[in-house]
Amino acid sequence: MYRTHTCGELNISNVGQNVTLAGWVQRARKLGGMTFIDLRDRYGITQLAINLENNEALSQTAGKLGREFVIEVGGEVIERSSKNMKMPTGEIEIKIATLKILNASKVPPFTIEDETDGGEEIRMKYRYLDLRRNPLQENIKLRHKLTLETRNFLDSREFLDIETPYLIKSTPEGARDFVVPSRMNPGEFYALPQSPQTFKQLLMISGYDRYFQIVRCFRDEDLRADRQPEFTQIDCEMAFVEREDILETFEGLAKHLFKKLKNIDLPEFPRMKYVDAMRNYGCDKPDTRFGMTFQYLTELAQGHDFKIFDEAEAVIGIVAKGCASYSRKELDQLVDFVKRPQVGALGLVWVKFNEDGTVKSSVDKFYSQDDLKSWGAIDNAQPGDLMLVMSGNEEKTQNALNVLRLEMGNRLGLRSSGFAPLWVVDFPLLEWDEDSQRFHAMHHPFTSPIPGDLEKIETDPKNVFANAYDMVINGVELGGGSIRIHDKKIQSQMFDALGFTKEEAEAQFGFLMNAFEYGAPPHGGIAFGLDRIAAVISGQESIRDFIAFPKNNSGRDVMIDSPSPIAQEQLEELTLQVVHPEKK
RNA sequence: GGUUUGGUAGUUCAGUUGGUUAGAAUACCUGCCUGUCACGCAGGGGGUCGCGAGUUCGAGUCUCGUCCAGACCGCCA
Repeated sequence: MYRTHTCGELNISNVGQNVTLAGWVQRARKLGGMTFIDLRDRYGITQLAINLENNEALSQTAGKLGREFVIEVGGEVIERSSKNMKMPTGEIEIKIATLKILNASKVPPFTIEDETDGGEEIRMKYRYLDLRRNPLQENIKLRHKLTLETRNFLDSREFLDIETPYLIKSTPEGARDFVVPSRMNPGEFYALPQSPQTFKQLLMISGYDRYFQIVRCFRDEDLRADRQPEFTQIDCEMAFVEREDILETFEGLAKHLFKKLKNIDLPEFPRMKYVDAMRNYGCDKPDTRFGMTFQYLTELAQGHDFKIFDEAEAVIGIVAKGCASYSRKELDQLVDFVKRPQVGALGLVWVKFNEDGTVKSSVDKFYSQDDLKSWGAIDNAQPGDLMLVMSGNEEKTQNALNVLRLEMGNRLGLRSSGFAPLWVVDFPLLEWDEDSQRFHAMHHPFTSPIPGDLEKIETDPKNVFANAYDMVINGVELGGGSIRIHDKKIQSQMFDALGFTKEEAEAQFGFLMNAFEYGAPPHGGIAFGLDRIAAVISGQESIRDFIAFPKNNSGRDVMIDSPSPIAQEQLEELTLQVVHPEKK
């Protein structure tokens, strides 16, 4: 037996016991005749005290110890003469009688401490060392609790955990597929699932009326801080339900998770229509922890010979509380911020509502004090506030102003704490894609229109709304879903609208359409990004810190160095030829 | 595919107008130290300045190319 206790559990009540501990050397403080060692495992840190006097062997072994050595020690738990109340085990230490080095360690490339000295790159390369650090261990533990409590909650609601295949069929809809060649079927390929969408619908048809799966999904698209090529979904589907049933159930799941993991009682989730989200926040996943909603100034601003506004489709402003004190330099910074190619705005008009009641703006030439005050009045701007106004094409202006609103939220510290959940509902069913000159399903092609909108699918497709919903917390889309189509005729109509020929629809989704003919119940579902829930619940931005072995920005695992070329024999076996081999 | 920031000691970074032997902190090594807990003190070792070309009497510094990494846009039903 390597240990009788862990490094986190001993305290003053254990004084006098003889114990054996094992773990990693966090730090050795050698004081001459005395050596202190912080011994670490995932449960905590316990101090070891070694008296080097009159014990040649112990003294020799202790001298060899370096950071991250794995050791086994035996000795008595004693009360410290000088206690450290900053640590849970700080009242005791182990008076070492035996010390065994189980394995030595090279000096790690960065310090294994909460505040490590290592940068991203080196820590990714030595991920197994980074994972020893407490902040990462806390994240991994939180993720464990998250999946455990998800299972508990869904199990209590009669959901069945059912696995679906990873080797499935590629379809042109949606994200790019990861593709797997089939040796036994030369020239043919599986695709890894972007989600188990069609399988869970088939399970509904099979009568498993409440399904869930905590499942890996794959999308071959570029990465972001909150996007990995393989990520984990909490994938759910229910039969004999309407939208309300699903929202109620999964609002319950979210509340359950926040309560169990953070002891936070989330409020009732407000519902916001997609069109209102776009109109008021310029975004379909608004961070509603703060206001600063869009104010439409188009009518007020036009007709004053200011050409830019006069020619604009929309003139929209936001009011930043207490920012009238911004210097010229700070305002110029904001102008530069929105002019960056990523935002793409042509300019930014500012209006300062000064403390003395006067108004100063970048468009004073065109507008009187009263004009400008009437702008601010729409959002009850007070002396001391700053209004930021952008104009142009309505959609583009909304997008740009959304970025600016979030930036101002950051600057004013309005986005650093708290949780503001909501449901965004009634998304458009279809969106026009300029590149391919056809409609795309905004959610996916199995989403049903809201009742009554079906008729418009041929006459007015842009104004058909979907029976779809997203759960948004703090401006992060944590999950989304819809009531599905369960009628073959409607599904065919949908594929028509998306520009599929009958043959294409049959080839790609014939199995689902056929299944619809054998008693498909009404059904709907939702899928959550588990990695994102973990990040949001911890108040962090990047999901990488909640995945044990994530990929970097270019989809590489720098630790195992993948992807990598494969042997010529493997290629031949798969009847594959690499046309443009990498330089490596 | 694009925009942008960066790459200098094991690590995190500084490095002025192009100019002597490229620095700091930390980590590491050695010695001293019996109550430390970011121990302390003294000393020491450690550099292909990402790579390649160019400009120059002279390049960490300027130019071009290239590789790598981060953030973002496109993309992500």
